[in-house]
Amino acid sequence: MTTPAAPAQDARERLAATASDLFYREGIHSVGVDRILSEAGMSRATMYRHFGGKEDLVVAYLEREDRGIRAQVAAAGGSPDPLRAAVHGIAEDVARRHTRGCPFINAAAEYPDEASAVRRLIATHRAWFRGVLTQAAAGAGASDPERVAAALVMLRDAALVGGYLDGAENIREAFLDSASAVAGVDLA
Amino acid sequence: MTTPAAPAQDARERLAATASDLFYREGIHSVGVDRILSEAGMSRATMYRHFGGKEDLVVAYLEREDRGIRAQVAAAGGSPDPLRAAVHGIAEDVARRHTRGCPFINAAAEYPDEASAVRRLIATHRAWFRGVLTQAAAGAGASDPERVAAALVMLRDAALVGGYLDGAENIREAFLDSASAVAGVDLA
DNA sequence: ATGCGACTAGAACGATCGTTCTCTCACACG
DNA sequence: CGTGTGAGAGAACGATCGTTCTAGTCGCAT
Repeated sequence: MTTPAAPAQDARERLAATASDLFYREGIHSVGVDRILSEAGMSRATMYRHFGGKEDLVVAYLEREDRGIRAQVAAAGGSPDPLRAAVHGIAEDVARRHTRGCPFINAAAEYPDEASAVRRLIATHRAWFRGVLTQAAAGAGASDPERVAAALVMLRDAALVGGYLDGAENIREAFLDSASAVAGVDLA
Repeated sequence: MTTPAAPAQDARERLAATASDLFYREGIHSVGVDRILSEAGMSRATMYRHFGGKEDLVVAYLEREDRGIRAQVAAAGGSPDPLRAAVHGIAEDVARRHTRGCPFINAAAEYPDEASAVRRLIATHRAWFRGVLTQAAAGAGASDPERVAAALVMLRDAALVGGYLDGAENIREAFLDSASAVAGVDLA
């Protein structure tokens, strides 16, 4: 049941999905290429035809995460109260999807060189996210949207880290409280 | 100049210091034993006489960080306004010492198994720190010290992560603002 | 003087790392 | 029908991983 009917694009997608899952759950340097290949049921040669090397798999992993979050943001974008939607979306994400922390923060812990492709991708992602929150805060009528956005970026980082290390159920209330405090409105 | 006059305790200390520096700056799995040994100017046999293996070096690294933070907290403990002292101590720490993020958060990113010695040490450290902040908040007359402490733990995580990824100078104000907001007093 | 403990230097272990290679086979397109 | 091209398994590359071991050296105590 290797589904030989899906020849080209499928292998790449399956590989990226498997690598992403392993990188997130176990860390990047801890996961070897052999592990990814056997888990994806794939041969070495096939992988090196689609990706230049492990580094490219790491980039693909973070790009997938980036796309996922952008899609999530876009889906919540039409909400009548975007700030509340964003905060609850983060809380939900911490509790259900990202229970092992933030993929970008975790990756940055393993990539000290800020000129590396990984770190540049992380910086881009964070800048984009900050911008989105700034717009959401402005749309909600905040007097200083940049300040509110900066605080919310901090709180999202904290919620993901805290959810991982202290348990999502112990973090949810503190996150919603703090977000409400810095936004000046009750977001719970 | 290998200072042959300091025979026993010195080697262990020097080894732990070198390993700690490397683990923090470059990550744990990225740093090999050979690297630590050559940087400490030490032989393999000597290391394995003092430590059971690399894992023990990692534990020693986090124990050193734990001791350092406890000392820092103890030094600020006599302050007339412990909450303010704690918050400014964190801001200073982010800007000067821990510019590569939180050693515990970074280590946790590389250690997914919560039953491991590393993760247990991290959990202990975090529980202790939360307790310290709870007492500080109670001493400052907070109506709900646990809630304030939970929020400040989150904000410290966020400040360390944000200081690393976004730059300490871009985080300081947001951190002090948010801490003031959740504490209900101006802490800047 | 002698032996012991702590250091250094370095070879060597098996394992795993990321990467490259050869060879075979199936399927599609001309 | 012949011929790519892409995917398959797997051997093998050199490098590095963490660890163990042997040999030799130095200082200091008995």
